[in-house]
Amino acid sequence: MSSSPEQFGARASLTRRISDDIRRRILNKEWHPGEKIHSESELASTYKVSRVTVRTALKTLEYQGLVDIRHGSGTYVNDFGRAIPTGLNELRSMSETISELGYSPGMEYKTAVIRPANKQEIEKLQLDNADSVLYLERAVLADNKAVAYSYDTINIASVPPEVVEEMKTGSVFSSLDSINQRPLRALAEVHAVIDKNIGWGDQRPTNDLFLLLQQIHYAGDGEPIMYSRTYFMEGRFQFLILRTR
Amino acid sequence: MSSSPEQFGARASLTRRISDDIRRRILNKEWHPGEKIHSESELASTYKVSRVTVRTALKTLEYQGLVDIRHGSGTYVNDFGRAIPTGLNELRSMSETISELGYSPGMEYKTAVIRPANKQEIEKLQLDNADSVLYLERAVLADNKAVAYSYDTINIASVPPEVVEEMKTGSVFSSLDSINQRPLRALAEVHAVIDKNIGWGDQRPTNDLFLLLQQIHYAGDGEPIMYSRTYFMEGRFQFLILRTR
DNA sequence: TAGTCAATAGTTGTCCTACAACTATTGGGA
DNA sequence: TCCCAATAGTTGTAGGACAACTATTGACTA
Repeated sequence: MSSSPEQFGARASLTRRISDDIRRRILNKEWHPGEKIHSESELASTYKVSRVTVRTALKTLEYQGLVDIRHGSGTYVNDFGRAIPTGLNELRSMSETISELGYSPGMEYKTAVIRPANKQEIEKLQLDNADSVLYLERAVLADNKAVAYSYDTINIASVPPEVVEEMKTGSVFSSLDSINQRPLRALAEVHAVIDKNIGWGDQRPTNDLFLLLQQIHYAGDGEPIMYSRTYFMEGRFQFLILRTR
Repeated sequence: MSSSPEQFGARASLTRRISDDIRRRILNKEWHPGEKIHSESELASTYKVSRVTVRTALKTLEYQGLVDIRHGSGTYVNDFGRAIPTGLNELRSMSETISELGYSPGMEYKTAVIRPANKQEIEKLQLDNADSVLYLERAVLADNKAVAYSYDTINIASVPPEVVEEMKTGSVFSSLDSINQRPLRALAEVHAVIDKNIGWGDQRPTNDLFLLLQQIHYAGDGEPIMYSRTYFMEGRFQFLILRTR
């Protein structure tokens, strides 16, 4: 079951695997919006797990907005269609997000250097004074068209040199993943900006208007591992947030 | 326990009440960031509920990013400090959000009319052709300073006339709450815009730059009940998104 | 015939007990 | 001093039971 983005090399928790699978079935339209899905007991017996596990999995999906659990009645598929899986609440790499949207992702590297951290980076990443960081400037491509410019700073204090090299050309997320440092949470700040100094190339918008997503990524142990500013060109990318409760 | 925003008139579920209370204790710094909170069994016995209930409550807090549950080890308070409760993921009215940020909220009404829905509103709110809606244009104030301009359209098909009148001057959210139609989910789209026609008064930004939050609010039964566009003046409001998993 | 409402079956919410899986600490031995 | 097995504490999953709630059914009433 599932070729979905799994935790890391091997096995996620049972609950996680089941929630991933039910999610997949919903997105595959096995049940349509508004429809009632199988009962918890039914799911428990088909997956051969306890009802507790199914419940926890469903709670996850409820929190993600995919389903609505109604006491005494059942669990119903929500009505947001394809909007959810492209939402900003779920932490994925830009490439992952773009490919889920149906485009072919790409990155164009402008800068990839190891250099001492500057003041802002020291603060955001809680670094010691003279630590070195990996600094990247890239254009984010969807179907070979630039949709955003990304300026990323990665804390490489506990990253082996060969993995750092890998990050200079490949996916930062999967490199971090390979050393069990995948970001599990990010705190993002959103701004509208007009800035003549952002971006490059002939696809850059002439009105200098961008939507800035400024993020700090945290690893499982709570350590900040990446500080990134992504400048989206207005209109080339749909920015969705699911708000709940 | 809790004077926190409760469901509606009466009682929420046991799990909800307990998650609200633990949340309150965390925000009150009963445990500090990084610290381990009481074990599930311990919490269960102090609240006099089963461990299952406590677990479910803690899971909620984990989804919200407040705590980190580690298998075999314990549950730890996360490090995001005051950022979380002001996040965009949680659905509250602007007034609620502003007052949680420590400012005194306010609204300045420019328009409050009942009129036929236009094409866009019919689409967004899934209305019938000739339905009437309540349309509001308001400035959102924090400490008497305008931070955003809000253009809201409310589906009043199933709202009693006296409640509609109430909405023309008071909080839309609490009016909807009083008739058990509080929005439980919203799908928000974010844009950076430059627009000379947005806003009014002498506090309006001279560069015409706004961060637009365009939302559709859904009631518990999945019906869209409000379509709102809120134009934030860049720099006057911090826009936070918590991304997880 | 239409409407009311009690009975009922189905579903989620909570409880209890037990054990598996994992983590962090401790202390003995090399 | 280092290694590592034992151990106590904690979260994850299991299974069975009942409470609380919802939606439907069907008998009864007007």
